[in-house]
Amino acid sequence: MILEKMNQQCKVCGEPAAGFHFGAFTCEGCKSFFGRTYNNLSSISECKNNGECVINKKNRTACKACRLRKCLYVGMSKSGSRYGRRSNWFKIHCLLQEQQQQQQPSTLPQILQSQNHPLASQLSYLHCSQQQQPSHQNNNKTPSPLKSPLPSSPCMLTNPFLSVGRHLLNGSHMCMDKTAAGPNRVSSNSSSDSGASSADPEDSIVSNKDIYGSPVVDQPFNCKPMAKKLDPVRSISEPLNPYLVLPHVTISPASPRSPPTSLSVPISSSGIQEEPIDLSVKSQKRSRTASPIHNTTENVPKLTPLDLTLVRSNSLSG
Amino acid sequence: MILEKMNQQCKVCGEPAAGFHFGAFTCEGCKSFFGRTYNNLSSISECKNNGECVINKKNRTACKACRLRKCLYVGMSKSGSRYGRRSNWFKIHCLLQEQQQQQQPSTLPQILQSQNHPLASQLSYLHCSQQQQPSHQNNNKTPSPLKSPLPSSPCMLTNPFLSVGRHLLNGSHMCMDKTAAGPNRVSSNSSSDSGASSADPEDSIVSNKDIYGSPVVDQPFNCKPMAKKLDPVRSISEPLNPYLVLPHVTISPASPRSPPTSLSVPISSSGIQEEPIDLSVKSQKRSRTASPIHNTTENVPKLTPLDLTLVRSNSLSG
DNA sequence: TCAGGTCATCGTGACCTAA
DNA sequence: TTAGGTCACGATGACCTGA
Ligand SMILES: [Zn+2]
Ligand SMILES: [Zn+2]
Repeated sequence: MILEKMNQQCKVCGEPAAGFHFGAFTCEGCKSFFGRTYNNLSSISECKNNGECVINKKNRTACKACRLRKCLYVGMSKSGSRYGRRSNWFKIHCLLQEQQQQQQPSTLPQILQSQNHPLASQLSYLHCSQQQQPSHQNNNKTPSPLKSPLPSSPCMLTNPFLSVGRHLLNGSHMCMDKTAAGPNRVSSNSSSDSGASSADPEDSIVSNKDIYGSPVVDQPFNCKPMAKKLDPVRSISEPLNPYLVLPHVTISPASPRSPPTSLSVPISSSGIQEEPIDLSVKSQKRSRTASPIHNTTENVPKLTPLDLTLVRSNSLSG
Repeated sequence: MILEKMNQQCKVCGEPAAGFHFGAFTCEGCKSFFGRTYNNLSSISECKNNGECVINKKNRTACKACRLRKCLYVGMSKSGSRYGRRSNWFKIHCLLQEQQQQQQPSTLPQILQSQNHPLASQLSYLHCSQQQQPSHQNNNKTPSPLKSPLPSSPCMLTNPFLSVGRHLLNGSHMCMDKTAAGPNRVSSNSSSDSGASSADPEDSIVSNKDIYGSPVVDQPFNCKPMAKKLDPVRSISEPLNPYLVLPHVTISPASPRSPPTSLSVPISSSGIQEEPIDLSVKSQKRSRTASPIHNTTENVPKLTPLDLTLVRSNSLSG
């Protein structure tokens, strides 16, 4: 129970999460909503409340624009989606980031709040946020094995899920697909997750003040074209890979399991394909042989295979 | 060690390889794909691009037929696979071959290319050997979705793992009816709905022509250590591509998935103090199918309209 | 009628473990 | 070490429900 063995909630509406979808823990509804909406952005109408709707379980359907905005805000992205299971590292990373952000209370970057355009800013903001990343990310203080995702790619500082990839989608409608948004999820948002802080804020859809301004800033949007060529490191294995960011060393893509200490293999650029999309967290089957978490010095040689699974003993719908 | 750890890439899609699987360095995905597909060839549909898809990390899921073809092309085979480590000789050989291939650029032997049925005749040879498919497998197979297995693979020719290759080359006539092929160039973009506008060559799944021209010609190589285990005869016993020679049959419904999972915690600490992080959200979804009991124990909380579960899909096939 | 939500199914791929 | 199983997740579509 390092982190909390707690039931995950939908980051969008607060309902019990059905799983990790599109880069965030979400419920079925929000998952479907996002999946559908993304392919049909035109169906969304402007927010009537100046984009200040608070999304929760009750009113999540009240305003699509804000719901979608929050989806993006919490890190959901189709660009980063792909087949198959997400690596645990990926999820851990997402959670850690979230926690870290929570520890560092709001103080939302004003950048984010700069605009409240219903859709325009909301949807267009998916530009790569270059630097807004909270400083904590760069600090080595991070206790977790996961260090910063990757220095070389600003986008990755945020949710890696979003960082790369976009070609995966067949293009399509709006600028969304090509965005490399860095949703720096500043959570701690107004209690929308757990809510229940106040009387019953959930009834009201409009908050007193700005909720989540656009999670992303309107930055020069360099990431997209650049992404594929950022650097070999990233493309080699995976942006999330904590190892990759280790100073001086890099992990060989072919040696996923080797402990960090043994990393010294320079990344040969030989034949590495620069791919815009690489969310796969290849590599670390680590837990066994080379868990960053467990030092070799620890007793637990094996076991504790890093189980990220948690059974939600949740109610079965009544 | 070094051999294995070298920066290997998946020979199929180019992604960092997870190891040496089924006779070639492949990623997890391609490994799983091949392992699965081989046992259920009927699940593969014909290539929409006349078998000219280029497989890479991005689009590898776009066309199964071509992906499988490339798997075979790079030398993957279940017949040669086995547990345990590969001898260094074997791997070295594979690497050497590869290097040699690279040295010999695209001067593809047109021997194979010259004809519309690259390997067709070679694989058709398999038609004679009836021993195929040890697995339970249904006999009904689709009419070779794979347009043609592949031009002779470099590996197939010399890779001890696939001694079959040589024999295949001696094959005689072709049994496939469609190898000669219809120029049915399906113009419809296979996977893109709205069409990608990227110029990135990798975005496109279709190449101009000549996808895998066999890069290499035969090169004798004796793999002594392996010889005892991989005599040609044995390998031959199992056709590389049973499919191609199989009669035209309808597709049978896919085999059922894995049995319902229990809701219990998968690992829980086995004497360990710390609890693993559990992010999964197993829950109600499966409870329904997994445990019908649910209905009895509870008093129809929400009322299930009908219970056509599992019935539905069956009706579809036909 | 239709959008939102749930569920079933399948393919995929990360993770796990037997061999 | 790998082959194979497990299972989380994306895509899809049927179905249900409430507005
Ligand atoms: Zn939700
Ligand atoms: Zn691959």
